[in-house]
Amino acid sequence: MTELPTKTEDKHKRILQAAIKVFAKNGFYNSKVSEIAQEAGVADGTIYLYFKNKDDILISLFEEEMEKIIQNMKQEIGKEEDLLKKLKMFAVVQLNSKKENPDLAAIMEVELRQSSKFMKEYVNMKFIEYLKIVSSIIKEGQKKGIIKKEVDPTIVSRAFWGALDEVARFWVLSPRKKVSLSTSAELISDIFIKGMVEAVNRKS
Amino acid sequence: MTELPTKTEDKHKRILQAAIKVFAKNGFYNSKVSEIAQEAGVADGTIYLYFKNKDDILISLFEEEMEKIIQNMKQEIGKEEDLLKKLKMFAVVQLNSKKENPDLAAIMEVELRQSSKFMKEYVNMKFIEYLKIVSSIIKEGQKKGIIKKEVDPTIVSRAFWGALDEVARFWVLSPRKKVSLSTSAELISDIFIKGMVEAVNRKS
Amino acid sequence: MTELPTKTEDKHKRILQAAIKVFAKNGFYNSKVSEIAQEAGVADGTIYLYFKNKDDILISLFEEEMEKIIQNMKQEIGKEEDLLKKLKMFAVVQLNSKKENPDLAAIMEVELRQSSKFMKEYVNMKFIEYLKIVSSIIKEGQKKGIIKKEVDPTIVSRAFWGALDEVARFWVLSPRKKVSLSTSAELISDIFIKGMVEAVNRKS
Amino acid sequence: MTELPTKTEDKHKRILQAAIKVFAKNGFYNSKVSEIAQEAGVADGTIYLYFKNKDDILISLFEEEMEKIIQNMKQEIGKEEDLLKKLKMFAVVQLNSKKENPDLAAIMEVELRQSSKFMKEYVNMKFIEYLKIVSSIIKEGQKKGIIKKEVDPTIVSRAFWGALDEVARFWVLSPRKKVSLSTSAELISDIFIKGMVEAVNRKS
DNA sequence: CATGAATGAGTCTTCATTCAT
DNA sequence: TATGAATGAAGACTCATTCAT
Repeated sequence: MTELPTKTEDKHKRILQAAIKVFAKNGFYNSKVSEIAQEAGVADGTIYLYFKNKDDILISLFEEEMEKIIQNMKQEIGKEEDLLKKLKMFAVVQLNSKKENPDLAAIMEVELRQSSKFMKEYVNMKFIEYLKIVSSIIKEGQKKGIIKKEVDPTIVSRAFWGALDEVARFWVLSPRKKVSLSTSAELISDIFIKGMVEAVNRKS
Repeated sequence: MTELPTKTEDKHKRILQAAIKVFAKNGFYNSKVSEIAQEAGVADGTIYLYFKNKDDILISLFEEEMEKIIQNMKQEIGKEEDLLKKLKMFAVVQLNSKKENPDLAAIMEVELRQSSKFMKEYVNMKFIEYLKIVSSIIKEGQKKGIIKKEVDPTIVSRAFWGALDEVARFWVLSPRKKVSLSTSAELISDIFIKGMVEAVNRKS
Repeated sequence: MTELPTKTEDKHKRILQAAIKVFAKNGFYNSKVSEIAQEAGVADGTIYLYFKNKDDILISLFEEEMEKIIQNMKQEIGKEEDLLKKLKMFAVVQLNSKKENPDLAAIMEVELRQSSKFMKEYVNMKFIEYLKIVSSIIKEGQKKGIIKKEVDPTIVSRAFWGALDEVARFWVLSPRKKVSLSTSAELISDIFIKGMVEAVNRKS
Repeated sequence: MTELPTKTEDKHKRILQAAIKVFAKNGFYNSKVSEIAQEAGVADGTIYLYFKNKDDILISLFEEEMEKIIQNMKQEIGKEEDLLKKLKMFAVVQLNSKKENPDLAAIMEVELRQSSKFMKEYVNMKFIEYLKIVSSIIKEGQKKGIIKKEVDPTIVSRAFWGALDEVARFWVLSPRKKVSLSTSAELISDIFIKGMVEAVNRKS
């Protein structure tokens, strides 16, 4: 049903996959284009048929992967009806994606925060779109009277993401994973949910 | 009583201050040693009388600044008796430090997450020490029955820090600061506190 | 009677014409084979079906164009009987060719003087043939007692050509052409003619 | 009396001298910066302490050498009183400079005609200054009634220079120098002088 | 201690050329 | 023949580090 990837698409993908691996291992600045080429099984020059330059590899990587992540998240969240469960689901999916694609996660972690000119613009756009998934849940919760009005959705969506990101980072770094990722996801989302809900609701 | 800084100490400091400025502006890998030297008003070679190499500048920067940050935080927190207020204070101090020393904060943000070999070891040690300030508050809270036992202090201290760090990052990036840092600090800490406290306590 | 150009001849020509345009614009070393291909409307690889390599394009260009130029010059000169008028005609034709085919002229100007190994040999042969048109006129003039015997035909043919070439170059570069090319041609040839004729002749 | 060159001046000169040698041998585009460095006895990187980039070496070379050539020519010409002898002297000096500094001459020959953006501007300025030496002699000759008014000084100065340049080029290329440079100089200048002088003067 | 000129290893990038289709 | 994707050698340039002064 799905078309077979053409040779060209294939090579594009292969280079990007190689880049993810290499960037994750060495960081962007310590990665050599030639290493990516080798990892991808192409000649150095071939890279430049698919990407403008080294920077462009990183940018493309974000463009394409962030889009996938956002779409995937929206789909997973969509399955839930309950707003609070949506938040919990968000936490679970985000943490799991780290487990399933740790190389990509490692890159995002660092490069998202790099202040390099070129990143700032594009990445932020996509990142903001991602965060909007959370903030719109919160806003809806506020409309429905479930979540306190004093909560600033923008701030809290940032905080929620930051908390999850850091917990995931810790999990990846920890040699022995004492606490499971899903337990952590539940813990964090419970705290945020409980912290945000209307006190009145809870009395009943 | 405190000795006046010798010329040497002075130059060491000047280089470090210059490095903070330069690293914050360009990121570590796009910063040139010669630019740090110029900013510090010393010759390129002089840098190497005080630091082993470029990496060492960054490491020293962490060593010295993290220590200050930790000591400062401990002192500020110490003024508070109430455990929950301690947490709030933690948030306030962390966010304020971003405002007061944005260059240093910008560096920490990124470099803390760089996977460079040399960082991992040292930085993590200091960072863990910093996080322990939070986790020990939580542990004490649990001992006193204020905070739920199900909460894993290690995980939550990470999450708390991650949330604050991200909110601070957002604040720095936002052109017009709609929400004040202290409001954000309160918002985040309230959520975490409310989210962690024993339900029983709240009924009364 | 003349055969229509086959597809092959056509493509060969198109590539050469494209090369003239591209070399003239960028100079040989700053021209890319791919740009010539594009200009010619063929694939990069096609170039190599007609030419051994990039150098060979330039060489072929000289071979073919120089031959045309020489034949054309001989024909034009042949119309004149008077030796001195032949010289004047040479000047006119040479300068006009610059006007009519400035791209080719621009290439000749520079590449004729490039010391690249491969050029030296072939180009010089053709170039010498071209100069012989002038030197044989001079020799004949000397035989007939019109031109001074002290004049070295080889040297003067060079000088004559060099003078014309530089004047043409100036004309091309000048934004507003104050002096017409034909006036210049006359001026230069007059000087050379007057400068070379036997003084005795002029007394009568 | 003359100050000893400082180390820095020395290295600057050495690189330029090396560049003249290397450019003359291979042409600009076939010359490697590393070859210049080696020839100059410095490290590759050192080149970039004295010149912005490879282009800048060529530009500097023109700037400095053209200036010397112009000054030298003016001085030599200045020794002569007679206008026509000045022209002859110009020819002699120009041709001799080719003999004395053939490498530099070879570079000028080609690069002066290269259309590279950067050259056009600067070089032309200096080159025009050089040609003005000739054209002002001609103008003065016209004022004094020695040289025909119909002669366009700008055009003829170009032609004169072009003639000399080509003769010199021929001389350098010729394996056995049948005709001496000074003879050629005299021949060319005689032709131009005779070709430009007022006919009336010659009758007496 | 301080300097800053010099070093040269290291890398991105280009582009002529090839070759499977 | 024609294509154009792929190759990989080559070279300009940078910059951390050294060391003679």
